[in-house]
Amino acid sequence: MTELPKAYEPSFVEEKWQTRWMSEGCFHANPQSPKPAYSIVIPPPNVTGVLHMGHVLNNTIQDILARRARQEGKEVLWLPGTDHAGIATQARVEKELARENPPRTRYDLGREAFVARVWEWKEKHGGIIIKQLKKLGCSCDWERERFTMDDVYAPEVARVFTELFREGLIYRGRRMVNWDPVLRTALSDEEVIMTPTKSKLYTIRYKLADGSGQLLVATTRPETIMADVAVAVNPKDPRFSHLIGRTVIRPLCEAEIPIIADDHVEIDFGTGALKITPAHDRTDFEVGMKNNLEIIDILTPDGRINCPGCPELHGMDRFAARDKSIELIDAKGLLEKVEEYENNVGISQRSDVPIEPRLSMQWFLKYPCVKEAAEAVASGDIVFRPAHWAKTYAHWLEGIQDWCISRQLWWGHRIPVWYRKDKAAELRGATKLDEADAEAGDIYVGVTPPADPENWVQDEDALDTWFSSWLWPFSTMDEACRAKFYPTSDLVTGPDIIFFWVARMIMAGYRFAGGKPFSNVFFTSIVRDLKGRKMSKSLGNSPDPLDLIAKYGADGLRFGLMRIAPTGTDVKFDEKQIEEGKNFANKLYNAARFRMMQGEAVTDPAPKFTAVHIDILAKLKDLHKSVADALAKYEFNTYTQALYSFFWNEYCSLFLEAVKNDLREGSDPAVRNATLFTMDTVLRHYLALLAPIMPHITEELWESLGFASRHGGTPLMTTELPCPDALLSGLDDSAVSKARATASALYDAANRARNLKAEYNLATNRKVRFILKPALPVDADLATRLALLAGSQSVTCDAAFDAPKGTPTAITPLGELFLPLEGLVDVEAERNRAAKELEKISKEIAKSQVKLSNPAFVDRAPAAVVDQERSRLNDWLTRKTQLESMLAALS
RNA sequence: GCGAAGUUAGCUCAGUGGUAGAGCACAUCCUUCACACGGAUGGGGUCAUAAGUUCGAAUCUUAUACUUCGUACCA
Repeated sequence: MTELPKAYEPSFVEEKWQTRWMSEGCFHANPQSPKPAYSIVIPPPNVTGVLHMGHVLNNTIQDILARRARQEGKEVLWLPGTDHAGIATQARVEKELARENPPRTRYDLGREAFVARVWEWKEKHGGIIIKQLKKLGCSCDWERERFTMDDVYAPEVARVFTELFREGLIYRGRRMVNWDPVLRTALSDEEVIMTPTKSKLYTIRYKLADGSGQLLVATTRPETIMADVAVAVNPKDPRFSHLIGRTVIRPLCEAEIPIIADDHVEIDFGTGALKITPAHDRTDFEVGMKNNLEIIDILTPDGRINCPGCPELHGMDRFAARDKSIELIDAKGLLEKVEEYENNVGISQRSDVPIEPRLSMQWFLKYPCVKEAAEAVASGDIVFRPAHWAKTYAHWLEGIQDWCISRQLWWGHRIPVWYRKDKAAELRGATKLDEADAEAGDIYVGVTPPADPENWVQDEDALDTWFSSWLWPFSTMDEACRAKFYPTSDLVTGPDIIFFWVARMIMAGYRFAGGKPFSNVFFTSIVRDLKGRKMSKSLGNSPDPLDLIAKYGADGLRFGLMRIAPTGTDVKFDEKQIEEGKNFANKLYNAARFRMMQGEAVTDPAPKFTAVHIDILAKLKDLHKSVADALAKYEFNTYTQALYSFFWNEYCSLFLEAVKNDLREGSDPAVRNATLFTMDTVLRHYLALLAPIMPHITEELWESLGFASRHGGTPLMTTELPCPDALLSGLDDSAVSKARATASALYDAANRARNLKAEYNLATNRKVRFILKPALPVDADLATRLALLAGSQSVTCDAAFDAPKGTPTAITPLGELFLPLEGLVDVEAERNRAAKELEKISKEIAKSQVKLSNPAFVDRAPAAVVDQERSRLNDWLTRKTQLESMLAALS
């Protein structure tokens, strides 16, 4: 036993327990269980993903909740899985193809072969993140792992599409969408990030067609001039009212275009005249529709100019064309001026390039159950934590727009719509398709292909990935599971996907699963680096959690991260904090090792509990409560901090130091028994309280301390939480508080004794003798413990002690403590020291006296506060007298 | 523009009206038989700024500054 290594080595232990938990089915949820249900669905990570700090934070929290729920006697389902992540996964495989020799594109392979290739890639590399989650110790029911495109899940997506289509909520239409020219697909509004960008504002002269003058127009996008179909001015703008209805010459790809009036134009901005380009700008499109203007599209799907009428620009990339078009205009003498300008540009979240507003045929969804979703959060039926996210959520729902759900991708759920072969071309070009066309027999919408597939062609597009993930809380469950575990209890996720995922799941829950998908949503902090930047691969500021696990252990990583994870704000990641987690694991291991060295506890003779024993058991009971409170409020850092300070400060630094003598040879066997018994009790309860956050080491120590065998050999993770009520059951409250007061006085006195030693520059290991003039009854046991804690040879109680002149003294709750130091005290230095302290203390006394002589304070402040102030003043006055007599003796 | 969150020790963060806290870092001391991934002691904060409410404000109110996030947009 004593040959256990001095330092805790996590890697072996962690792997051992992960294997054992799984082989014993500890994570498996039983829908038939009579126990109350607790359930959580994992936010499915991208199947292409690798674990990052955000995942660690997120999943550690979920694991704490799940493990604690098991200890509380609940049947727990933590349902894992991965997301097919359409764009990310497709891009990954396309990149692989591009690296081949010769390089290939998906078009070279064709749709079927390409999709097969992605599946192949997924089988080979897709499981990485799942393996990583297992290394972190996540107690998911791995037998129920789902994938958003597996055989069970995919038909659900098609079924939901079909149902919403029949209901008229899904339609195909020609609309302005966000177009990503690199990925060549439409994106939803949520996938576009408006980014302030430095650009240039060009002012260009548009000549009046009749040659009578010119109109100045300001634009940031001169490359789209060829698609201008009008110039608009505000109808209330007196500068231009005479021009309305006349025409100007479009400066590139010259043609006559009208000057129109539209109140969308701001009089004060730019020149007050706005070029109207309906094909390439959202608001221009609306102005165009209102005024029945033509739509001229001069961009290709990959963002190049498509305008044979302007050969200098035709075929050119959109950004190159911007510069070139200005050159052309300048050459024509039509460039008035160029200004530096900062505007907001929509950037694709996926490919990081500016998106193009583009008119195209896409599938849209009018969201179902918006009202129910808004109401659920507003009424508190679904609770958001931190609460302020409810406002963001409500705001989004108020301004909600139809969701563009089609993507021009191959990897994903293909849209379950088929067109009649003989009318396919016509149908695809139609500006609107809905349930009426299905009824007419022109299109077929269903979960399975039509019975006569040779007569139909399927829609080419795939669905937005989120259109499958929004079904995650229920489509992952079979009927039995749903009956037991839906709605789920908690959802733990990042606030960055509140719209993408959380809001949509709530709507889907009401529409398809008969009610809310979860009762609580906990939004985690976003993990940033020390400079406050988001962690990302490109910045290289994102540590690999597996490296951290190798260095500090999964338990250390979990504990360290939870200790700094605040609620409601971002967390700045500092590896030092993770090191703390590891150090803590080591401390725990050594405290357990210390216990193991002492051998079995015996109950004969009956244990003799002293104040320090009762004190630590009472603190343990308090810890039960603070842990329960913190978890009930989802305050994970409070939870972690309470566990940390109890163990390190209260148990190790105070209690263990105070009882060490009890374990040495020649000690009273009854006291020794009390100490061993107390250590066992504390460790047994404490390991259980700590287990949710540090599951591996607690499980290991639970076994090696022999607690497992006492519980029928079951692992800690499936053992119910020990009941705090059993602690101190034989004692009444007043006996407990008396013991606590004594222990607290002892620890306080020990501190002051150590202070004295340090003040007189006595080395820590120097054995000194203290003399105590007791103010309370101090028995031999207490005096011995004080001596031990103070690092001294002895503390002698002597009520009649007459201190020699200048003896260093401290006032403690147990009485006056003297440190006789014959020949060691420098009288001069001692006088200076005392004078300095006297000065300091006099200031405090003056302050306190002013406060206490203020009638407003004495009358209005609570009595306890006033009493406290008075007793503080008394202590100072006593010390003052002492110092004064010391000074008198020294001079 | 609008909205939200934040600003406390060198660093990372606690602290919701009653003597400013923890861990790390720093300084000095200690390898004493659980732990040097440890122990002991110490230095270090006008709690962003300003005004107000109060006997008393890090805490409540208002304004300002800065940081981060969300959202809306004017070419």
